Amino acid sequence: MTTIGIIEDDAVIREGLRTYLNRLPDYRCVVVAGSVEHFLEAPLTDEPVKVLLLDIGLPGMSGLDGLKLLKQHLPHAKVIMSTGNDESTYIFRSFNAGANGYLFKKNLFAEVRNAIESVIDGHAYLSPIVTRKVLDFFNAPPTEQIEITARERQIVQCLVDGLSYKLIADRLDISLDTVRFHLKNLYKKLRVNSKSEVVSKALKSNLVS
Amino acid sequence: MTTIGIIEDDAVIREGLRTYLNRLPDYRCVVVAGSVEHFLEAPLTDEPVKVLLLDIGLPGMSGLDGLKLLKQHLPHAKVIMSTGNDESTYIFRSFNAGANGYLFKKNLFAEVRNAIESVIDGHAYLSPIVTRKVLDFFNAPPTEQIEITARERQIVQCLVDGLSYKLIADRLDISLDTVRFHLKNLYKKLRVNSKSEVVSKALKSNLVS
DNA sequence: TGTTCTGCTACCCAAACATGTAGTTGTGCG
DNA sequence: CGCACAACTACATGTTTGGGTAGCAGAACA
Repeated sequence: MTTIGIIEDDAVIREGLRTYLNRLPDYRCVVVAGSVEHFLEAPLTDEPVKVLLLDIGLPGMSGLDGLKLLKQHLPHAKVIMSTGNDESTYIFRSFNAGANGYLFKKNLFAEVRNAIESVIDGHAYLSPIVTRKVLDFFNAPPTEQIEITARERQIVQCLVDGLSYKLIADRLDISLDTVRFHLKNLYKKLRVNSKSEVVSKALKSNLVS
Repeated sequence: MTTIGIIEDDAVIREGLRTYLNRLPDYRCVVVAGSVEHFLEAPLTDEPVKVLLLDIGLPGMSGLDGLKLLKQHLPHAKVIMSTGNDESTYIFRSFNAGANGYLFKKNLFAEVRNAIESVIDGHAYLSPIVTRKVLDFFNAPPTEQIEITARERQIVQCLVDGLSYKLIADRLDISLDTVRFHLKNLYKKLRVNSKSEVVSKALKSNLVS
């Protein structure tokens, strides 16, 4: 028996999901709430929630903020986020907070069963649109082509690691002035004029990790 | 008609794929090669390849290196990478290079059709294990919780934007000393001691964008 | 009503940095 | 060979920064 929890403020969707899932064999919705707060107040059932469907746009505490809290109460539950919004920021923050899946409401009923089965199996489930976003995240930078030499890349990496000129000189076993020299060149190439800007630009452009 | 290209050095898998796909209605393998080099030498067909199945572990040029090259020759083709290896580094580098999907060989025949249909529809397709890796990537950093005030976040954003103390003071309309004051607090919270490290840490921790 | 916290201002000093100019190697290329 | 170029060294100057200490005002909270 797969026990489901639902937190969703839209009553139509909430009850629709409950009805739909309860009709499936081996599925039971054991806790259904309109907000994170209500969910946490709900009396504990004998059956712990195995899969939690969590809306992001909720009254009171957002699903995103609630996720970490809920994870503490239900450490073994898999959590599938749902939202009508496709803003990447929500997606990545959900992953960061430990979500196991991500669905869009427009595909909710079509995909929810697959999603539940995936996360129960220990996999993750992402709506195709989300997968697209994730790939875009990696692929995204229509990066202004910046050509830097291997040596310069080393220098940049040192900066990103937070080293001072002196420490860079030590690590790369070159003189302080040489470090300065490379930095000067980097500043020209990146069209910046401070260490911090190099770090910022390098990280944003995936020049280094 | 969905035209397929296959680059795969293992003859058994290669021919198995070709046979399997050619038997499906509306699918035709128009170019099949054992390496990137051979693929590029193959005579052009009337039908451009719409979907390319690209092995990563190839003799000669690796699929990873070949991907960018192939994208130039087949700018409109969708590329699905396949590998027996689940090293995350390959996965993310594939995405970076513009792959549209990622399959494991152990699931190749079970998933290849779904994968092709997904990428044709403009979606992405990831093997469940890959999705897991991707989520882990975001979730991984058991992120040391860093609490900074709204004001401090503004300061950090300014640093990331490459401003000097003086310019930060101007932008936020506070005194130079106040900027210094906030920076000192940030250094303590982030346990660093330079502007660059703040920028680096902030970007890596998604404190700001 | 007093404590605590955030945000703010101020001053000082040594270290680190930004920027210029000027020159020496060693490698690869036509 | 001679040139270009990456990598490197050196010196000089003024600016920015990191780190310390010290104090004030308003909001929040008990």
